[in-house]
Amino acid sequence: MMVTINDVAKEANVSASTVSRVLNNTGTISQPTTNTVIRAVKKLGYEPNVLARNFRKKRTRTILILTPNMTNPFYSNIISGICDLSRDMNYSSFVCNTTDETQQIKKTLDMLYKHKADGAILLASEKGQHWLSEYAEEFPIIQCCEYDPDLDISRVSIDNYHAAVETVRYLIALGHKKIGMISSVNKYLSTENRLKGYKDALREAGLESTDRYVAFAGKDYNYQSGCRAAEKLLTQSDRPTALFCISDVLAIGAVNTAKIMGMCIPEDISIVGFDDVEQTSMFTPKITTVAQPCYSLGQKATELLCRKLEQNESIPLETILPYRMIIRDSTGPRP
Amino acid sequence: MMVTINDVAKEANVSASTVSRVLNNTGTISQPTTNTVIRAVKKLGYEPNVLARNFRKKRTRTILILTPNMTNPFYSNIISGICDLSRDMNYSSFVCNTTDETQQIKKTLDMLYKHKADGAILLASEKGQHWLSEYAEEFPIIQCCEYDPDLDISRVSIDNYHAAVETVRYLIALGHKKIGMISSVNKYLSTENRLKGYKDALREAGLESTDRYVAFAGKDYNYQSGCRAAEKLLTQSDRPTALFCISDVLAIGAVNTAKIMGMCIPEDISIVGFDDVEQTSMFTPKITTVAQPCYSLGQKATELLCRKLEQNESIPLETILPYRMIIRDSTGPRP
DNA sequence: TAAAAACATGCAATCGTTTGCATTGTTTAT
DNA sequence: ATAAACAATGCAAACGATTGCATGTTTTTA
Repeated sequence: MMVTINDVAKEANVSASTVSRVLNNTGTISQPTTNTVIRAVKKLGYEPNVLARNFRKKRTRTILILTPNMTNPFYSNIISGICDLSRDMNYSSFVCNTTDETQQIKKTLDMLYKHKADGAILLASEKGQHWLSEYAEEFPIIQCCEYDPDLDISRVSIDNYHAAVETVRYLIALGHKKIGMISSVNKYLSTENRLKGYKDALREAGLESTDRYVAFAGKDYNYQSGCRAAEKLLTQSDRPTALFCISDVLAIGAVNTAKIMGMCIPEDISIVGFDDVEQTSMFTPKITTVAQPCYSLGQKATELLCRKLEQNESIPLETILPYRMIIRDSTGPRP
Repeated sequence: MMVTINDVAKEANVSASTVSRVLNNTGTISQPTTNTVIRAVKKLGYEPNVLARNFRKKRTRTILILTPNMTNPFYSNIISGICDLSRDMNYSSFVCNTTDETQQIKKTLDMLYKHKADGAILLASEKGQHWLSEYAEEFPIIQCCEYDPDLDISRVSIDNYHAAVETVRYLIALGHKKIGMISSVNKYLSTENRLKGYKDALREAGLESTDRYVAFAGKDYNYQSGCRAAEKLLTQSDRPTALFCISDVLAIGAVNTAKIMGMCIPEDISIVGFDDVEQTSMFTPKITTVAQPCYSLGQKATELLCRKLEQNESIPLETILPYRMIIRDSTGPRP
């Protein structure tokens, strides 16, 4: 029923080892023999048994994708990039929701030890997870988007600091002087860097940076907590005329809250998001935002991981992809 | 380095077969021996080598998930259900974007033949794909949400026909007489059934059902084509006062288009979506919609597939899960 | 032209589990 | 009391591919 390497060997009048060498391009096989083998393979429609091969080579050709929540469009776009490229590279990819819980993450990564996967891509490592190194020492791991800068684990990301600086400079150029920010209570490096960029850009322009203008949403950037944060900022008598939000969903929350409070956007207040998920352009007004190249980030991470897996090539510690400001309708000159 | 079954056997003073039998609950092993073996397993921290086991058993414990596009939140919610449950059942799941292209689907399903996966869940089989049966005869396959009723392949879905009927009845109860529909040009059964339900509900109420009130968006339900379809319907002099859209994204497009045309929702026009993706409640007005239990649909499909895989149990051809109408702010009495 | 190097191939072990068959006691049924 | 059935275990052969080592042949080198 199933054609094995021995059937091919018999058909081609050579040994199984020869067939194996032809198929794997290992060892030295003469051209005539190679041809004979290839002909036999074609004739019998032979496909190497992946299970046997994996077993022998102790490799699964599977990569793990750890995400807090694949339902979040930001992550699903990255995952899409990973899945598509890994498929092309003949790898399977296994998506795991971890809800950012250490227990879940460890349990998932333990699949590496159990020979269920060869490597992993982490979409959102929080800072301070020193124990990650233990896995990274034994297995190839890539951090995508979020990473701990203190760990010696490869990462691919954008320059969050400068993205924030550029965004705030843009708001300043529009004449805004009272610029607020909606951040989050999570432990992601991007969050930290965007906050730093925001403050530095203000300082650079000689503007005060006050805690009254910074609010923190929940760690999962959810819509409701964006609304609450916006409310907190906008109910102040001396309220900001512009808001920089660290995610689009938060920005949408802020826009809705501002609307409910009777403001017009962008006439009364400018609001900027981050990520450029699809919703931003389905929303009215269309949200000005900083686009992350999600799909490419996923692809790049995959490419690096595969290179590491295939040739144990040493890969760069840090890969930075370009972000892009997209100016839409939610920002305008200072009222 | 790696602890094998032989190490355990030695430690427990039994043969490898005995250890294997204890671990797999096969054959007849006495209680004392079982205990000794279990103790040895614990002591050595033995974990069976998945690769060897898969090889021997000719199984991968991997399931394929075929989706047109995992970036679509409707699908990503289903996939989430599949991934989570399959992980709990000790299966890996492999998500593949197929963009609904036959070539891609076949190529992906061929992984079954190549022993890269044991079974598959299809999230969106179009009607008329008879060749699916060839795969289904050899491997367990479940159709989730969309399915071809003529094929003898298990499916889990909601009752789209009655969901549509109920929705249109609701609009009629609000007093609407001119009710339009935004459908799509795809070949999904759900699309067909929702259209049928729409027409039947109108007829039942003695209302005319005219082609002028039905517009077709692109096959991927994308926002832009929703806008265009809405425009087509609403520029008629005798335009509908209510719109039933077969997806939330289309409904959002319709709402935006209506707004641009100067209408108020729901005062001037009522609009209903379908699926209940997260965006519906982030949008103003919040969209009235029919909720599909996406996560549960994914879980159910997984449960059935696993049952089939594990015990070759015969599973029901059809499983229907309940939908739920969610009335929000985009619908109101006839103007 | 002899020795060394390179090439081409086959043999057989190996990867770690599972499982059919054989073996040895121990019950049970007649 | 004896055959038949069963329980508990071990032996060794798979599963299908890869690979170190051995062997024979050709080519290169000095």
